[in-house]
Amino acid sequence: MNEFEQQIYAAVYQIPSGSVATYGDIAKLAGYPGYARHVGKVLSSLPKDTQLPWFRIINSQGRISLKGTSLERQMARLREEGILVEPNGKISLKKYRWRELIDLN
DNA sequence: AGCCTGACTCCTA
DNA sequence: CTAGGAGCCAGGC
Repeated sequence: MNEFEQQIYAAVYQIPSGSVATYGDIAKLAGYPGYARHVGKVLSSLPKDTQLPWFRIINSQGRISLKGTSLERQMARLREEGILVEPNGKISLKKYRWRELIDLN
């Protein structure tokens, strides 16, 4: 496990329940601005039983980047936290985007 | 080196 | 709001 992954995990772990963050937010918070695509790469290789709130990560357009059953699973997890997710996977960044720690930097 | 790929992002139409 | 296209960066061939 390299330094990059460590930082990504640490950042994702901080996202509070009930809110979401974009790939770019996580990359930036982890100290690797511009590495949004790599955040997705790391998350795609997480073990199925991970404790990390990977489902709280969505793209900059406020939509879930997964498809098929994976998309269904992520929508379910988010709704369990009270987040409103439209049938097409759209989420209101305006309402749920995690800002707290990001603004502190 | 060159080309392709991807849980991305930004800008333009 | 959707569709392209360029820019992005590391990895695999």
